[in-house]
Amino acid sequence: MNIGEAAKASGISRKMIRYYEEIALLEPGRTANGYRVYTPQDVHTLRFIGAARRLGFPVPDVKALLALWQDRSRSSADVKRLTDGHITALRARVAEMNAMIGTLETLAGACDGDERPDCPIINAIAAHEPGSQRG
Amino acid sequence: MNIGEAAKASGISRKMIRYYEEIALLEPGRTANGYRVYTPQDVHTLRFIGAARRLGFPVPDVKALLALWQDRSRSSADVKRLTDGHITALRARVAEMNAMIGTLETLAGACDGDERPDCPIINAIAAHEPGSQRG
DNA sequence: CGTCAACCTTACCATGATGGGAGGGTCAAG
DNA sequence: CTTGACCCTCCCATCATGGTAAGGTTGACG
Repeated sequence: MNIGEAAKASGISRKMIRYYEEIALLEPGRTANGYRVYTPQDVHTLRFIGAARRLGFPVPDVKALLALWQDRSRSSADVKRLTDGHITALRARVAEMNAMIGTLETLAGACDGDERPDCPIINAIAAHEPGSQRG
Repeated sequence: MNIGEAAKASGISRKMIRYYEEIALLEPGRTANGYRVYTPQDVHTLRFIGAARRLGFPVPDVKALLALWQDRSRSSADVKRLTDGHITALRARVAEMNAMIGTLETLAGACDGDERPDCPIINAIAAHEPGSQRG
């Protein structure tokens, strides 16, 4: 099938399918006129990529996952290690954002939100407090 | 003072100071030879920008915050509205990531992580389960 | 005054993942 | 032979940040 059909079948945009090829996540065949041709197995690979991306794996991780998926002699330990690393990274980002949310909520809670200029939010930022309030 | 000194005084890199100028967050003066010159007030602005960025405000929001900060007739309601919008965006991203983490933890918990190839994580991704129903 | 280091300038490239568009080739149907 | 829906490659933009290259300025030291 052509790229358009593969895009519909996999839920991955034509643009991204070409990008994944560029970074060697898959290598579709070509017809004589240069058109990419995709097998059902290619579509399966594309769907695998989509699923991994929806779980937040960065593309290099997806590449590793793909290699593991296609390696019948893989160790589940390798998959788990990759996953645990990703979970750790995700938790770190969530923690960062939760810290921001906490500070922001406190500040917003103290702000009257009326027509007057006095604002603890602006004041805190101007005092350079956020980000150094822990220390 | 020159850009290097302003960078040290504000904690913002030279690169980013030039970038913030490019997107019109501040406009330093110039000496006859073309060197940028920064006043203590400019450094204050730079520190304000850094503080807002550390709270996760995207640069366009920082620009708005800066305008509000410099507007003595501002309404604190405007500041609060901006902040609330940012909190909402942050919470949405955290919720997304927490959903990923939840799925990932369940999968990783079911994976033996040994030398055998059987792996619920790979299986789930290959089944296109995560993130959406099967298709 | 010459030289060298440490500044400064602009301009371009790269990131990660994605989308948009231009300009041009191909194919199937009418 | 035309039309429209495909396909191709290449370039540009995002967002915030860092890097590098090539060149100008300054200040200190000899």
